[in-house]
Amino acid sequence: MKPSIPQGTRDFSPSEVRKRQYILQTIRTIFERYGYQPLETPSMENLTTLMGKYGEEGDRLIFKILNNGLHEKKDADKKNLNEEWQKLLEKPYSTPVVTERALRYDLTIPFARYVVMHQHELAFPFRRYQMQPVWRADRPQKGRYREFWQCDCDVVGSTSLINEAELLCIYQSAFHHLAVPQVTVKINSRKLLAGMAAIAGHESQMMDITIAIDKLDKIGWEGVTKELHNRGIDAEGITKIQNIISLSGTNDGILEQLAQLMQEHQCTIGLQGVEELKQTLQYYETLKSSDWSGTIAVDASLARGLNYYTGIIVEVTTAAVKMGSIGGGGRYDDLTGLFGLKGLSGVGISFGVDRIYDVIEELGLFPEALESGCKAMVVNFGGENETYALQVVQQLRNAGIATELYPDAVKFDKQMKYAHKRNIPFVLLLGDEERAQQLISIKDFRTGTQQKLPLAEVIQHLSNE
RNA sequence: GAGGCAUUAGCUCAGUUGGUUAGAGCGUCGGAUUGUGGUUCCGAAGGUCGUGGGUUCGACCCCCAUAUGCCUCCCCA
Repeated sequence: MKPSIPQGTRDFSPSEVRKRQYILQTIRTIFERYGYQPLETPSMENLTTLMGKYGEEGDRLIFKILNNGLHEKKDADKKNLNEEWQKLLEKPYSTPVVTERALRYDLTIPFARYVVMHQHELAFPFRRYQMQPVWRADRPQKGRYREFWQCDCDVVGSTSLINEAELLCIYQSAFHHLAVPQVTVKINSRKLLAGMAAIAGHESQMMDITIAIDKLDKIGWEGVTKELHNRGIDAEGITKIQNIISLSGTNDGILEQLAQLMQEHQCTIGLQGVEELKQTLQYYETLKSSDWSGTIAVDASLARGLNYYTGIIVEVTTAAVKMGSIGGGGRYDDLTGLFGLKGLSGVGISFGVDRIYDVIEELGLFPEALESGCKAMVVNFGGENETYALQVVQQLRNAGIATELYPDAVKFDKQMKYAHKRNIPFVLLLGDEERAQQLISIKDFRTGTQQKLPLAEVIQHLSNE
């Protein structure tokens, strides 16, 4: 049979896994440094945990898992099975007889579920980070898969804006360590968006307005105007919205203008949004490190799709590569309320690992050392030389040097080609001559140079590389 | 969920207005070269032309269905 993998999934080859691990490890270190703790949740959740949390579109995209043990069902259930199967083909495809579990759709809802279930053993504020794959029954496109990794970092149980400011620091620090250039973290507040909707005279349509202006980058102001009109916003309202989101200047300047506008309209929630942004940026100024090159930019047009956000929202982009956002997040006031735990505010951010990978790859910024995990290969000359080589290779490993011995005493040429293809930087030769002299010939593949050294010096040489 | 394009060797792609044995480059393998890789030269292997139907004397080519990839919309990461 012809081998294949399911639609929208990918194999990750050794070098790709190395590169992704490098990204995850870099981010993990930063998370830990800010006191966040690792959490993992099951690949599958009960369907009832997930349904209704991601909107109508989301429900459709949840990967349902067929119940196992169907043969153990009662006869009454079996009779219904055909009917249930028919229903399965209809929206929203969920019938308990056929499916009662589903694959994880994101990391946020399982996190909320976890917090509610473990509320009595957790110390609040609870900070956790989570890096796991998620699944969506979406139609695959470029940069869109049915299985992909998410990398989230959230804190619940604190309303302090210090959390927001620290998360901004985590972004800046992580991208600094990954050497991603020209990073901008756009920041806005849902409260400001709510204020804007009120000023436009369409307070109840904040979501419609949000969805429309979220597309500004993509379809331009003309497209947004059309979209707003289609969503029932009148011309006067549209003008007012445009006035607000087209504000530009320094962060302080924009916030000052916004404060004035909100003041004129006596918009309490909008003013609150401005105050929160000011406070967050003030904390950030105190926390920030001088070697971070990224910037923070107040952007009144930033909207973000997810509808559970209620406060500050952020989104990360890099101007170095033409690419959508590489991270985003925000505050949600009542996420755990869905599971019966009210009044627990949280704020979190997410790293778009796949896109970050693409950015770093495109800019050629992955460290060279990731290319091969193995530092040296010992050529196999067979016979007594092989025995000697086995001893040497193990001593190198014990000294912490990743080494492999070519397992077969095949033609020299073939062994060299293998080492070259594997990107192994050093080749060690232990033949009759070297064995007699108790020396090792070490060849640097990158320069083509070769020298004969005692084992101790070889170990030192390789350790210093 | 809607519309469009594509699928030929391991990879990137030619190809025939439907007509006997389907081609190239790269890669792979073997040899020149059994202690020196990237270069060079010689040779070889490798394809039921995505899958299943249909039209036809005859289909890689035309029609239908289906799978997968990509693009636009929707939505989003």
